[in-house]
Amino acid sequence: MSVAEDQSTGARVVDVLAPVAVDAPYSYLAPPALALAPGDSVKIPLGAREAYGVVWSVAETPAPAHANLKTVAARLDRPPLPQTLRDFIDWLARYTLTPRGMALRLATRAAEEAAPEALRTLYRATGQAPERLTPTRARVLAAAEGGMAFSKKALAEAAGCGPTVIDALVDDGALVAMTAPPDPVAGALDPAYSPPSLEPAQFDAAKALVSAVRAKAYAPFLLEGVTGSGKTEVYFEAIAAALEDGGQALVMMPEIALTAQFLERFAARFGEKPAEWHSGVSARKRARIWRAAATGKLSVVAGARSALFLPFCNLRLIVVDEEHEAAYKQDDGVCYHARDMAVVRARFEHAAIVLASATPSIETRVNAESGRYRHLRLHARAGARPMPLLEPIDMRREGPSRGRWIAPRLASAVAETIARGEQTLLFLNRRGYAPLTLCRDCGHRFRCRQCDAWLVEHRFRRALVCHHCGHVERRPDTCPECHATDSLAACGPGVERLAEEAATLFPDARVLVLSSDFPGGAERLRRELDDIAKGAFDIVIGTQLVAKGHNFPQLTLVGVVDADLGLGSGDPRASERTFQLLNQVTGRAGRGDKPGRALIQTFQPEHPVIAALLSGDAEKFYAQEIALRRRAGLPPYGRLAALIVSAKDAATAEAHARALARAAHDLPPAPRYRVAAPGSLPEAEDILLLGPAEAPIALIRGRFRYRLLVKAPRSADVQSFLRDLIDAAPKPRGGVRVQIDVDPQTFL
DNA sequence: AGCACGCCGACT
DNA sequence: GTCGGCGTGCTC
Repeated sequence: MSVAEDQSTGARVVDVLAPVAVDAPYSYLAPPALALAPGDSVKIPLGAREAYGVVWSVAETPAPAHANLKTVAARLDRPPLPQTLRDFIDWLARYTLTPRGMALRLATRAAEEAAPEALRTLYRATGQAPERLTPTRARVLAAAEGGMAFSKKALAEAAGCGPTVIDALVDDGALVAMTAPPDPVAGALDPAYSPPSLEPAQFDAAKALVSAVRAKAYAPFLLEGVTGSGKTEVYFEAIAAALEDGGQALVMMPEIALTAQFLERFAARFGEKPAEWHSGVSARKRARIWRAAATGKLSVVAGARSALFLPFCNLRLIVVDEEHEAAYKQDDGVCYHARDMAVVRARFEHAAIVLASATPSIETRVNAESGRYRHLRLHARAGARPMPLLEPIDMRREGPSRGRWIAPRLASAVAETIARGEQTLLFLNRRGYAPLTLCRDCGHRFRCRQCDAWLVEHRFRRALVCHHCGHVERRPDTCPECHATDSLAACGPGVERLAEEAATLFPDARVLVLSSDFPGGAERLRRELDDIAKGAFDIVIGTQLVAKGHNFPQLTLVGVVDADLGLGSGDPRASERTFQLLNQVTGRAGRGDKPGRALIQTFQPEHPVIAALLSGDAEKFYAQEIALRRRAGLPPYGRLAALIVSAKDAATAEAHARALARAAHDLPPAPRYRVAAPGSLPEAEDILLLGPAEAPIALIRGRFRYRLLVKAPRSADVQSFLRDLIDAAPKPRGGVRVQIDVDPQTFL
């Protein structure tokens, strides 16, 4: 074929990535008139349907005429996906062993529905009198007085009439319709609206962040400050710096923490609220935010982890608030840790990133100590508010009588607190009435049929509930094994049972129980939290739900009912989680400049985690935990990942999990891999695959999932091992899915 | 035979 | 992710 023929068609080959489960962009022909560039959104034929897609690359040379390719159907009116975001998507897909299309989907879900923004029609008075002037028409014209333009809805509401009256007045020439740009999706933010007065420590930290934002380069920070030390004001200054430069900022928070309180504080500082991004925001609104982020009409987004995939065109700062929170981990669909991916995104964007926490994760602390992150610290509470006083209650020596869980010393502290008109929080991280029910006659223990965990009694609902998979059954009156009556005994406490005990001990106190299965949903929960803040309750009994978010000004006493809970779970992060949680909970005690008090019930006050907590010395905890991790080769000194095998029934999932474990055994070169004994996480230089037998099974979204833990000294080993393993194992059948849960922070 | 359902592989 | 193809098994 001749060059002339080539040029006569002029079509280019473009590679388009579709947001579906494929890894490679597909090649299409594109007519030159479309003038496609990388990042453009297009409609493409894909199989039998039309699909959304994003141009990943455009060939330099014209397409050969014989190219057997389909043609791009249309170019969509969307702002382009920035190069930095496309690079980030490629990187994330590779890191999480996810098809690239699925990674793209995270960034384009909102865009697929983002039709071009319709212009609004506004109505303005012409000054011309209508032919007929009825009282209703007069009210409309009075409302439109002064030449301002109003929407049809606003005018009709102001005049107390229907929209047809407006139309009639337009026909009569008294009103004129005009088009106007759509409402901005968020208000304009003013960095100088209300600058705070910072304490010296805050000022120094803010100064470091501000100069990093100004430098327009990748700059990661750990902002570590005890509860109440004013971290938020500090990172607000960094946001202000981004705004002054006309740049954008993203504030990420764990889903539950995205509260009205934060939005109001933000508005008090910058004059308007930021754009909100989380699962509760409507598709329409999300589409508008997506577009506004890409065109620069939006400067700050506060959102949950999925906000990380917005197409910011000038991102200068990312803040990850409460960076240690496990809610940043996404473990269905594409598995990723949003905190870590935020660091990667910041690197691609040449932006500053601030990881903020009172109790940072071990990984982040290690990165700060090694100099990868700059470590900014706020040691004291702002306004010289004192830290709470922590006291242990040794349950071996001064525990309560059998069948009770509140020790005498805690009980008298509660009584004193009530007498002073102040509030107590009793913290127990266990929902329901009792974690185990057994038959006193035959010893039968109620277990979940689906996953073997103990069934938790929920007395209020008269049910036995599996907290692993959600299975619910009625609590019977007789033993299903030996049919004895009145033989079933509840063992151990849950928050419901604690409430029962509190009601006995303090009959006049107003008691509220809060847990995630609280009846009435999120709306009622928010009301109850407000009521607590107003002092409507004397004793609040709660699970970890009460550890975060809300501020309770009357709260002066915290009782940790079982500090040991969770320390013996075998989870490699149990110590870290417990320390963070108890720190957070006890930190809630205190009012004004009066120190709060926290009583901690424990059977093992000498346990390193409990001892470190009691000493109030977080450094001690980090030092010992980091040393332990280093010795055991655990993250961040080694890599932990998990293969998640899921299916619609437990047996199928387990069968494939076992098949994978067998395949790991036979994998050449065999000596590199070892299937470890269940229930252990031994030290080793080799790659280990921990068999499925001990892995908890959970039912999530109707699918049973098994986890196989993989441990290796280096990140690359895990990735190559997993690739080999998936190739070597029999292909999953029967609706089995295999996903990889990649563990954090070994990528830098 | 005719259809509902579930599994599986292809999609440029 | 979404679709069509095809096998299984059930009903008119």
